[in-house]
Amino acid sequence: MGSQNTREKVLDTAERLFAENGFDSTTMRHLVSKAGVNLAAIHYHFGSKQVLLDEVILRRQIPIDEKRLSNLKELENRAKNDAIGLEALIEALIDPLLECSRDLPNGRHWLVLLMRLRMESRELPNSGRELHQEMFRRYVDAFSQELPQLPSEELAYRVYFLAGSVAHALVDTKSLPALGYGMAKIHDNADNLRSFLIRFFSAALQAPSVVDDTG
Amino acid sequence: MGSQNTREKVLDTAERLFAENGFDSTTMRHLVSKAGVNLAAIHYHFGSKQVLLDEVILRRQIPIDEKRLSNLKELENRAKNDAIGLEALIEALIDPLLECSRDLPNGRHWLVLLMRLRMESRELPNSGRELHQEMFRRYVDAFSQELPQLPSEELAYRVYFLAGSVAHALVDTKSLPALGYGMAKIHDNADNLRSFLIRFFSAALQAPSVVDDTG
DNA sequence: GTCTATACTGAGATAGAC
DNA sequence: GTCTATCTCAGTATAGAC
Repeated sequence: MGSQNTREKVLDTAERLFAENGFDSTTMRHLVSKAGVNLAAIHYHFGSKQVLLDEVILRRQIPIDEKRLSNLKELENRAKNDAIGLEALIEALIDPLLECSRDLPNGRHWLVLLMRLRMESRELPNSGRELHQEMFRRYVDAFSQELPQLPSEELAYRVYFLAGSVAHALVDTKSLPALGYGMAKIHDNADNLRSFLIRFFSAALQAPSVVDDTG
Repeated sequence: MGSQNTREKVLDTAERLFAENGFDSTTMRHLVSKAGVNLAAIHYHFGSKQVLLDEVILRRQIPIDEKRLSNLKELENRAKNDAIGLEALIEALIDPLLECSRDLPNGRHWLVLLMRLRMESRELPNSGRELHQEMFRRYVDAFSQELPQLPSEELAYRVYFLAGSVAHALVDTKSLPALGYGMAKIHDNADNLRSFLIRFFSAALQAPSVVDDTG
């Protein structure tokens, strides 16, 4: 009973500190002092700092990928044999990410941490990889129903690029003010940002292929 | 004469170490040992670790923004009163970034460092801000000649989003293999990637506005 | 099974001798 | 300067209390 509590406290605190100060710069001792738990309790629950990081990542990555999959299945069930529509597919893919970013403060910490790790080219935990690949493959298949003229390799790259760009923009906070341009109306309003992303990428996905005429 | 040499050695080494290990995790002592210079020499040339970071960033950011500006001016001179064209504008904006990323290993180190700092929401040096804003404003103006139907606030956000997404994709190396999809043909070939980005964002920029009907 | 107190080991900083 | 002894602090490990 105390176990669940300690585990969660450690995960929440690690999520925040890893995001704020980075993985390497966060010491286990600082972590336990903030979480109010014993140093050895972390080792008992997670075994190592690396495993703790993996669990912090997976705790939200798995539900996000599962939500993306269930969103897609719901669209497929509703559409029967009709087309799902590009915009609905984009929504299904990015909404879990947008919700995570709005889930303050912890969801946002997680996203910041994820993007920091990505820019550091760190390996993400293997345990989430199979689900992530499955999710991705299904979306590429669904998108290719809407855009049959695109080679699947290029379509896959477009879907990857879309998801990565959204995550990047959600975490990037300093570039916009530095540009000295009023853009808050779009970026800081969740509904506007969502609408923007859907329209922007709906148009982008329909761009003519580049692989066709080079391969 | 040794002065210039030491300065450049320190900047090159800092660029690499900051990118590989992060700014906080890179100790001045590690830096001087790798650069083969004296600890006091860094203090003499830069004054502080923070100023050193600023100079590492500015050393490439300023030439990149200047190149973007000169690219744009060349396009404007050639076009006279004709339209420049969306694709040409996108090329002018992103080519300096693509070239930087291909300038191995140091240009790539710089880009990795820049994106790490961005995900950490760190302030970038003020000295480059004016040029950066000027460059951005001119591009927004040029794009708005091609897309007069878009409100300038939203157009600005699209241009910001474009540049950020490109930089993100250039630095992100682990996500693609993790997806287990063959996408190397696009991502790993500089010409294909460039063509992809130009077409993808040319279509995206032409998407219908989202601000019009919400404001 | 959960958690605490404490110890171990190695990398890196520090500081004094020369 | 540079060498070397020492110190600090990191992640990790173990023994035993509840």
